[in-house]
Amino acid sequence: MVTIADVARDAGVSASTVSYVLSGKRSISAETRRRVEASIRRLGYHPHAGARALASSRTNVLALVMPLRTDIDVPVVMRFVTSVVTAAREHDHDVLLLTNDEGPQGLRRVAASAIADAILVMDVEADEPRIPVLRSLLRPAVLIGVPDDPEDLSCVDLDFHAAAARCVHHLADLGHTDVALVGPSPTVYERGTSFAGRFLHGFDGAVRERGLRGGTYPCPPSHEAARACLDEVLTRQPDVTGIVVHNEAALGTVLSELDRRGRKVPEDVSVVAVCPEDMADGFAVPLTAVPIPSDEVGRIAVEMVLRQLQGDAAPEVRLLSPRLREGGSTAPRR
Amino acid sequence: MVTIADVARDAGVSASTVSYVLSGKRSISAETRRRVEASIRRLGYHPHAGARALASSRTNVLALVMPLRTDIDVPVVMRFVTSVVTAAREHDHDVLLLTNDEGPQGLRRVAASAIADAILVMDVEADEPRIPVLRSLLRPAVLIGVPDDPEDLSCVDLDFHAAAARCVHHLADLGHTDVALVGPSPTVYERGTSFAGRFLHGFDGAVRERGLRGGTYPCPPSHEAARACLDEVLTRQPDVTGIVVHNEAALGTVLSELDRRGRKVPEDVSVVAVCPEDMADGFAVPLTAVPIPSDEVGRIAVEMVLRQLQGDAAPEVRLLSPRLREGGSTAPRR
DNA sequence: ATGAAAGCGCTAACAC
DNA sequence: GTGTTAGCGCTTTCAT
Repeated sequence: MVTIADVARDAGVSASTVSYVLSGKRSISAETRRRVEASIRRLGYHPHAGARALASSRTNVLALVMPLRTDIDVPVVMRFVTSVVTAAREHDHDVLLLTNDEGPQGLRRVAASAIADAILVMDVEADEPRIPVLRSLLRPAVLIGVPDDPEDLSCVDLDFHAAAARCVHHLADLGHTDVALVGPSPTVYERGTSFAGRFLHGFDGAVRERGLRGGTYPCPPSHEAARACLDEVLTRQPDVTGIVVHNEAALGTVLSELDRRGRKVPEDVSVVAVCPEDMADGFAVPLTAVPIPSDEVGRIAVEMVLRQLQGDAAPEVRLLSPRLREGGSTAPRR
Repeated sequence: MVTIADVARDAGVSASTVSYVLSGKRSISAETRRRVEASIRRLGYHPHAGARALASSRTNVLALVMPLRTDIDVPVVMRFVTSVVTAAREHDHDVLLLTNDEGPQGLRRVAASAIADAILVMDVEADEPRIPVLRSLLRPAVLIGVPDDPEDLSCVDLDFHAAAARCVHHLADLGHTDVALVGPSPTVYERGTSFAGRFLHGFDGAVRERGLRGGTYPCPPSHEAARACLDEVLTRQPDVTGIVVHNEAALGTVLSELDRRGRKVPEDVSVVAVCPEDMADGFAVPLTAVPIPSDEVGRIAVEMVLRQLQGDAAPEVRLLSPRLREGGSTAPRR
């Protein structure tokens, strides 16, 4: 293995000079820097991560806690994961992937063994049970999702409350008065998943505000369940003309089942989706949608946590404003 | 931070004794072990990962290279990822998540900086371009997928060739003579993705062997594309009575579109799915399917690579035999 | 069955 | 602008 001593010898400088060339923490003459960088390249030197972590107490690794759930939309989770990894790499950090099934002990282990500098947490609940552990860790943490009381933890997420309101207002503005929300699985609501509850409240609030008739329908993640769910919508609200689908897995089924029942979109029923933008584009008619900005959320989470590591950062709750992209799945009520 | 010296002092032994209690690399008296373990628990000691890596040149971290593709089925990728993480944790290892977009340089970086002990690679191509780098790394590597020539690298995957044959034989045994394969996206075939090609060959081979009429249809990942793809199947093979769907994203669409066109499953058309087992269960009638054993593949990949790290392991190619689970979506031809 | 001590490769004072 | 040096916390000889 190539060490910093090898590089130093090769470039005719001391090891500390090599270290400083790499870190930029003190000024180096142009000539020295050139020689050192040449040696680094020629020898194919990469600093030993463990040695660096030991000496500097910085690992340049972020831990990301991923849910193992199958009731939330897996592709959306995956987008968060990839955007976190991509953003981390852009800032010269790597990502250690943890699952939730180790429990709080896993978080303690990661923090105490100094295997990562900070922790990012997904699948946040309204009454988030991991908050006490995270606060006790003395390492920065950022939640992807917003609990009811984040205390002094930083959070970032789409403003799902506002997103729901945006969907309802769009439908109301088009003249719809009887609207439905096809939401995530009942199990997602039951465990108090933050984004689901916030969306639901936003929906109910806007429905009331605009004086609409509105129903909400949790929908388990299977084709059969989605079909049954739509049946229930049409039974309980036979005159429904606006449906908000906040459930990626159910989206395709809802649309094809509406079609099968002879309800044309958007002539008879307007549909607003809450999903990744490219998913909304995958239909014959691109859907009217509030896109979930996974890339931006992941990037911001990484940047927030790095800023905290750098020292200059107060905890903050960052709610991204929803954007409604009009597509061909909504139209004025006939 | 709690160090090994703190534990040693607390237990009244030397640091090396604590180390040996932890590693089990030499025998310790019952009494000493008890005292040391008590101190470890009481102080909440966790070995410093960097120090350990520096001293032992073992990190207990596995790197997993994940594709960023959107044309392969994301939930399936995610299942591999979670099964690798879970299996790794069961063997006291963590997982560092890499994406492909750093290229070979990323693999070199990870290996040279000793941030991980071994590398697992997903999304393998038939003519896998990363093989030379991986071989040059002097670290164990395991491919999840099987290239045409793995050289001395270990691989593990479902035997997709046999899986396709299994599907065709099942349909042929039921009397079907006109069969179709709805496969992954054209882009997946174009870049020579290993599993797609192996499945396609298996399908073609079995169709020929059984003297059937058979067509193959790559299907891009959108609802609209899936609908168009089914149209093409029914146009080119109007008498088709058996369809193999090797494309999770298209599965729901294919079934609902068949229904919409008045072709009953399984009375008019038999459908065999190749997908995670619980996905096949999510339909009104559980589908006949060859399940993709993601959990097993991930677990085996981890175990193979750990065995290589331990020293006792020859490279091996492990193809898991497909299992066909009969469900309600296939029936004898009328 | 246990201890003492020599590094592992790097960073960051401290010197000049 | 650069070199010297003292650790960082652990594992693993070598001793006993």
